[in-house]
Amino acid sequence: MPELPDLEVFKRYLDSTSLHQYIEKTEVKSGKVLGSVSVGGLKRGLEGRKFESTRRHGKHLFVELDDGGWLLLHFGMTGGLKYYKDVGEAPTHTRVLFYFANGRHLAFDDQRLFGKVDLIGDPDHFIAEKKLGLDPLDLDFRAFRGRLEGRKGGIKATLMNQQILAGIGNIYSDEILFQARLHPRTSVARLDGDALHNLHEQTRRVLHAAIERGADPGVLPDSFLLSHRREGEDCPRGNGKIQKTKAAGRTAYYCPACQPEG
DNA sequence: AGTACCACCTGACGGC
DNA sequence: TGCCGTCAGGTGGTAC
Repeated sequence: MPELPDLEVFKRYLDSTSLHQYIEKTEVKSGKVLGSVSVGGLKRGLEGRKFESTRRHGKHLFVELDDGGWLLLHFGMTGGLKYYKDVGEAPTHTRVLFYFANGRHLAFDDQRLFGKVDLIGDPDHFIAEKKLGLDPLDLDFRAFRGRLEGRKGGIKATLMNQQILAGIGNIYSDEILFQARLHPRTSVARLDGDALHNLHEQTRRVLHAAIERGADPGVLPDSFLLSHRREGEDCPRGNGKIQKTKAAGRTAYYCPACQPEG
Protein backbone atom coordinates (compact mmCIF):
# COMPACT_ATOMS: atom_id res chain seq x y z
CA MET A 1 0.00 0.00 0.00
CA PRO A 2 2.54 2.50 0.98
CA GLU A 3 2.41 5.66 -1.08
CA LEU A 4 2.18 9.21 0.22
CA PRO A 5 -1.35 8.95 1.69
CA ASP A 6 -0.53 5.69 3.45
CA LEU A 7 2.64 7.23 4.85
CA GLU A 8 0.70 10.20 6.19
CA VAL A 9 -1.68 7.78 7.89
CA PHE A 10 1.27 5.84 9.35
CA LYS A 11 2.75 9.09 10.63
CA ARG A 12 -0.46 10.08 12.40
CA TYR A 13 -0.80 6.59 13.80
CA LEU A 14 2.72 6.62 15.21
CA ASP A 15 2.21 10.14 16.56
CA SER A 16 -0.95 9.12 18.39
CA THR A 17 0.43 5.91 19.87
CA SER A 18 4.18 5.75 20.24
CA LEU A 19 5.67 9.11 21.24
CA HIS A 20 7.25 10.01 24.60
CA GLN A 21 7.54 6.49 25.98
CA TYR A 22 10.79 4.79 26.86
CA ILE A 23 11.82 2.05 24.44
CA GLU A 24 12.85 -0.82 26.69
CA LYS A 25 13.81 -3.23 23.99
CA THR A 26 14.16 -3.50 20.23
CA GLU A 27 13.93 -6.86 18.55
CA VAL A 28 15.03 -7.47 14.97
CA LYS A 29 13.22 -10.48 13.57
CA SER A 30 14.61 -10.06 10.07
CA GLY A 31 17.89 -8.26 9.50
CA LYS A 32 16.99 -7.94 5.81
CA VAL A 33 15.00 -4.80 6.46
CA LEU A 34 17.92 -3.04 8.13
CA GLY A 35 19.74 -0.44 6.08
CA SER A 36 23.31 0.40 7.04
CA VAL A 37 22.75 -0.06 10.76
CA SER A 38 23.54 -3.42 12.36
CA VAL A 39 21.22 -5.28 14.71
CA GLY A 40 23.39 -4.27 17.66
CA GLY A 41 23.63 -0.72 16.38
CA LEU A 42 19.85 -0.39 16.19
CA LYS A 43 19.41 -1.77 19.71
CA ARG A 44 22.09 0.51 21.14
CA GLY A 45 20.62 3.47 19.31
CA LEU A 46 17.05 2.95 20.48
CA GLU A 47 16.96 1.16 23.81
CA GLY A 48 16.57 3.62 26.66
CA ARG A 49 15.49 6.35 24.24
CA LYS A 50 12.05 7.76 23.36
CA PHE A 51 10.43 8.70 20.06
CA GLU A 52 9.76 12.42 20.29
CA SER A 53 8.37 13.55 16.94
CA THR A 54 7.97 12.50 13.32
CA ARG A 55 8.48 13.93 9.88
CA ARG A 56 7.25 12.58 6.57
CA HIS A 57 8.78 13.28 3.21
CA GLY A 58 7.18 11.45 0.30
CA LYS A 59 7.29 7.76 1.14
CA HIS A 60 9.83 8.15 3.95
CA LEU A 61 8.95 8.47 7.62
CA PHE A 62 11.55 9.94 9.99
CA VAL A 63 11.16 9.48 13.74
CA GLU A 64 13.16 11.80 15.98
CA LEU A 65 14.72 10.35 19.12
CA ASP A 66 15.19 12.20 22.39
CA ASP A 67 18.95 12.29 21.80
CA GLY A 68 18.66 14.04 18.45
CA GLY A 69 19.12 10.94 16.31
CA TRP A 70 16.54 9.74 13.81
CA LEU A 71 14.94 6.43 12.96
CA LEU A 72 14.16 6.04 9.28
CA LEU A 73 11.22 3.92 8.11
CA HIS A 74 10.45 3.01 4.51
CA PHE A 75 7.61 0.60 3.84
CA GLY A 76 8.47 -0.95 0.49
CA MET A 77 5.41 -2.52 -1.13
CA THR A 78 3.88 -4.31 1.83
CA GLY A 79 5.02 -2.52 4.98
CA GLY A 80 2.92 -1.21 7.82
CA LEU A 81 2.82 -0.39 11.53
CA LYS A 82 0.80 -1.91 14.32
CA TYR A 83 0.65 -0.77 17.94
CA TYR A 84 -0.76 -3.38 20.26
CA LYS A 85 -0.82 -4.76 23.77
CA ASP A 86 -1.01 -8.55 23.73
CA VAL A 87 1.70 -10.65 22.12
CA GLY A 88 -0.93 -12.59 20.20
CA GLU A 89 -1.83 -9.44 18.28
CA ALA A 90 1.54 -9.22 16.58
CA PRO A 91 1.15 -9.01 12.81
CA THR A 92 2.19 -12.03 10.76
CA HIS A 93 5.27 -10.53 9.16
CA THR A 94 6.73 -8.51 11.99
CA ARG A 95 10.34 -7.68 11.05
CA VAL A 96 11.25 -5.20 13.79
CA LEU A 97 9.52 -4.90 17.13
CA PHE A 98 9.76 -2.02 19.60
CA TYR A 99 8.85 -2.70 23.25
CA PHE A 100 7.69 0.32 25.25
CA ALA A 101 7.91 0.74 29.01
CA ASN A 102 4.10 0.79 29.25
CA GLY A 103 3.94 -2.80 28.01
CA ARG A 104 2.75 -1.91 24.52
CA HIS A 105 4.53 -2.83 21.31
CA LEU A 106 5.01 -1.22 17.94
CA ALA A 107 5.60 -3.67 15.09
CA PHE A 108 7.17 -2.87 11.74
CA ASP A 109 5.42 -5.44 9.57
CA ASP A 110 6.52 -6.18 6.00
CA GLN A 111 5.64 -9.33 4.15
CA ARG A 112 7.89 -8.88 1.14
CA LEU A 113 10.93 -7.45 2.93
CA PHE A 114 11.35 -4.50 0.56
CA GLY A 115 10.99 -2.05 3.44
CA LYS A 116 13.86 -0.42 5.31
CA VAL A 117 14.58 0.45 8.92
CA ASP A 118 17.69 2.48 9.64
CA LEU A 119 19.29 5.04 11.91
CA ILE A 120 20.37 8.30 10.32
CA GLY A 121 21.83 11.56 11.50
CA ASP A 122 19.60 14.07 9.81
CA PRO A 123 16.54 13.84 7.51
CA ASP A 124 17.52 16.85 5.41
CA HIS A 125 20.91 15.33 4.73
CA PHE A 126 19.26 12.02 3.85
CA ILE A 127 16.81 13.73 1.47
CA ALA A 128 19.60 15.62 -0.23
CA GLU A 129 21.78 12.54 -0.53
CA LYS A 130 18.99 10.53 -2.14
CA LYS A 131 18.17 13.56 -4.33
CA LEU A 132 14.50 13.21 -3.40
CA GLY A 133 12.14 15.70 -4.98
CA LEU A 134 9.75 17.84 -3.00
CA ASP A 135 6.63 16.43 -1.41
CA PRO A 136 3.69 17.30 -3.69
CA LEU A 137 1.59 18.48 -0.74
CA ASP A 138 4.23 21.15 -0.04
CA LEU A 139 4.12 22.56 -3.56
CA ASP A 140 2.15 25.52 -4.82
CA PHE A 141 1.43 25.65 -8.54
CA ARG A 142 4.55 27.62 -9.47
CA ALA A 143 6.80 25.15 -7.71
CA PHE A 144 4.90 22.18 -9.16
CA ARG A 145 5.26 23.57 -12.66
CA GLY A 146 8.91 24.25 -11.97
CA ARG A 147 9.47 20.57 -11.16
CA LEU A 148 7.83 19.38 -14.40
CA GLU A 149 8.86 22.03 -16.89
CA GLY A 150 11.40 20.90 -19.42
CA ARG A 151 10.85 17.19 -18.80
CA LYS A 152 10.68 14.97 -21.82
CA GLY A 153 9.29 11.79 -20.32
CA GLY A 154 5.81 10.36 -20.01
CA ILE A 155 3.57 11.86 -17.37
CA LYS A 156 3.10 8.69 -15.32
CA ALA A 157 6.83 8.02 -15.19
CA THR A 158 7.42 11.64 -14.21
CA LEU A 159 4.83 11.67 -11.41
CA MET A 160 6.31 8.45 -10.03
CA ASN A 161 9.93 9.61 -10.24
CA GLN A 162 10.86 10.18 -6.60
CA GLN A 163 13.62 12.60 -7.59
CA ILE A 164 11.08 14.87 -9.26
CA LEU A 165 8.17 14.54 -6.80
CA ALA A 166 8.45 12.43 -3.67
CA GLY A 167 5.53 10.24 -2.66
CA ILE A 168 3.43 9.28 -5.69
CA GLY A 169 3.43 5.60 -6.71
CA ASN A 170 1.64 3.36 -9.18
CA ILE A 171 -1.82 3.43 -7.61
CA TYR A 172 -2.20 7.14 -6.95
CA SER A 173 -0.58 8.14 -10.23
CA ASP A 174 -3.36 6.22 -11.97
CA GLU A 175 -5.96 8.08 -9.92
CA ILE A 176 -4.40 11.49 -10.50
CA LEU A 177 -4.17 10.92 -14.25
CA PHE A 178 -7.77 9.72 -14.42
CA GLN A 179 -8.96 12.82 -12.56
CA ALA A 180 -6.80 15.05 -14.78
CA ARG A 181 -7.97 13.19 -17.92
CA LEU A 182 -4.45 12.47 -19.12
CA HIS A 183 -3.27 9.27 -20.75
CA PRO A 184 -0.43 7.75 -18.69
CA ARG A 185 2.08 8.03 -21.55
CA THR A 186 1.26 11.64 -22.43
CA SER A 187 4.49 13.55 -22.93
CA VAL A 188 5.05 16.12 -20.18
CA ALA A 189 6.46 18.48 -22.80
CA ARG A 190 3.06 18.58 -24.48
CA LEU A 191 1.21 19.90 -21.42
CA ASP A 192 0.26 23.55 -21.59
CA GLY A 193 -0.26 25.85 -18.62
CA ASP A 194 -3.90 24.90 -18.17
CA ALA A 195 -3.15 21.19 -18.26
CA LEU A 196 -0.36 21.62 -15.70
CA HIS A 197 -2.60 23.72 -13.51
CA ASN A 198 -5.30 21.08 -13.59
CA LEU A 199 -2.77 18.33 -12.94
CA HIS A 200 -1.54 20.17 -9.86
CA GLU A 201 -5.09 20.62 -8.61
CA GLN A 202 -5.98 16.98 -9.14
CA THR A 203 -2.76 15.79 -7.53
CA ARG A 204 -3.52 17.68 -4.34
CA ARG A 205 -7.20 16.82 -4.39
CA VAL A 206 -6.57 13.08 -4.82
CA LEU A 207 -3.86 12.91 -2.17
CA HIS A 208 -5.87 14.92 0.37
CA ALA A 209 -9.01 12.88 -0.29
CA ALA A 210 -7.09 9.64 0.22
CA ILE A 211 -5.56 10.89 3.48
CA GLU A 212 -8.96 12.03 4.79
CA ARG A 213 -10.27 8.52 4.22
CA GLY A 214 -7.37 6.85 5.95
CA ALA A 215 -5.71 5.86 2.66
CA ASP A 216 -8.20 3.03 2.36
CA PRO A 217 -9.01 2.55 -1.33
CA GLY A 218 -12.18 0.72 -0.28
CA VAL A 219 -13.79 3.91 1.02
CA LEU A 220 -12.80 6.29 -1.74
CA PRO A 221 -15.63 8.05 -3.59
CA ASP A 222 -17.28 6.13 -6.42
CA SER A 223 -16.08 8.89 -8.76
CA PHE A 224 -12.51 7.67 -8.21
CA LEU A 225 -10.83 5.27 -10.58
CA LEU A 226 -9.48 3.31 -7.61
CA SER A 227 -12.99 2.07 -6.85
CA HIS A 228 -13.04 0.56 -10.35
CA ARG A 229 -9.41 -0.26 -11.02
CA ARG A 230 -9.88 -3.53 -12.88
CA GLU A 231 -9.83 -4.34 -16.57
CA GLY A 232 -13.30 -4.20 -18.13
CA GLU A 233 -14.95 -2.31 -15.25
CA ASP A 234 -17.13 0.66 -16.09
CA CYS A 235 -15.43 4.02 -16.01
CA PRO A 236 -16.83 6.01 -13.05
CA ARG A 237 -17.90 8.76 -15.47
CA GLY A 238 -19.79 6.24 -17.57
CA ASN A 239 -17.61 6.94 -20.60
CA GLY A 240 -16.21 3.52 -21.32
CA LYS A 241 -14.46 0.47 -19.94
CA ILE A 242 -11.28 0.53 -17.90
CA GLN A 243 -8.25 -0.82 -19.73
CA LYS A 244 -4.75 -1.64 -18.66
CA THR A 245 -1.53 -0.79 -20.37
CA LYS A 246 2.16 -0.47 -19.53
CA ALA A 247 3.72 2.82 -18.55
CA ALA A 248 6.92 3.47 -16.64
CA GLY A 249 7.43 -0.29 -16.45
CA ARG A 250 4.25 -0.73 -14.41
CA THR A 251 0.69 -1.72 -15.10
CA ALA A 252 -1.43 1.39 -15.56
CA TYR A 253 -5.24 1.40 -15.51
CA TYR A 254 -7.10 4.12 -17.36
CA CYS A 255 -10.23 4.98 -19.30
CA PRO A 256 -9.45 5.29 -23.03
CA ALA A 257 -12.48 7.54 -23.55
CA CYS A 258 -11.62 10.00 -20.76
CA GLN A 259 -7.86 9.75 -21.23
CA PRO A 260 -7.18 9.55 -24.97
CA GLU A 261 -3.63 8.85 -26.10
CA GLY A 262 -1.69 11.27 -28.21
C1' DA B 1 17.58 12.44 -19.78
C1' DG B 2 14.58 8.73 -20.37
C1' DT B 3 13.27 3.87 -20.76
C1' DA B 4 13.39 -1.15 -20.51
C1' DC B 5 14.67 -4.97 -18.10
C1' DC B 6 16.24 -7.54 -14.09
C1' DA B 7 16.72 -8.38 -9.23
C1' DC B 8 15.32 -8.30 -4.57
C1' DC B 9 11.15 -11.26 -1.64
C1' DT B 10 6.62 -13.57 -0.29
C1' DG B 11 2.11 -14.94 -1.30
C1' DA B 12 -2.33 -14.94 -3.84
C1' DC B 13 -4.68 -16.24 -7.84
C1' DG B 14 -6.04 -18.42 -12.21
C1' DG B 15 -5.45 -22.14 -15.51
C1' DC B 16 -4.79 -26.83 -16.33
C1' DT C 1 -6.00 -31.25 -4.91
C1' DG C 2 -1.64 -29.80 -6.75
C1' DC C 3 1.66 -27.60 -9.68
C1' DC C 4 3.01 -23.59 -12.37
C1' DG C 5 3.22 -19.23 -14.33
C1' DT C 6 2.08 -14.55 -13.43
C1' DC C 7 1.37 -10.69 -10.91
C1' DA C 8 1.51 -7.43 -6.82
C1' DG C 9 0.68 -0.06 -4.36
C1' DG C 10 8.86 0.06 -4.40
C1' DT C 11 13.53 0.83 -5.54
C1' DG C 12 18.23 0.28 -7.37
C1' DG C 13 21.40 -1.27 -10.88
C1' DT C 14 22.53 -1.96 -15.68
C1' DA C 15 22.40 -1.36 -20.49
C1' DC C 16 20.91 1.19 -24.54
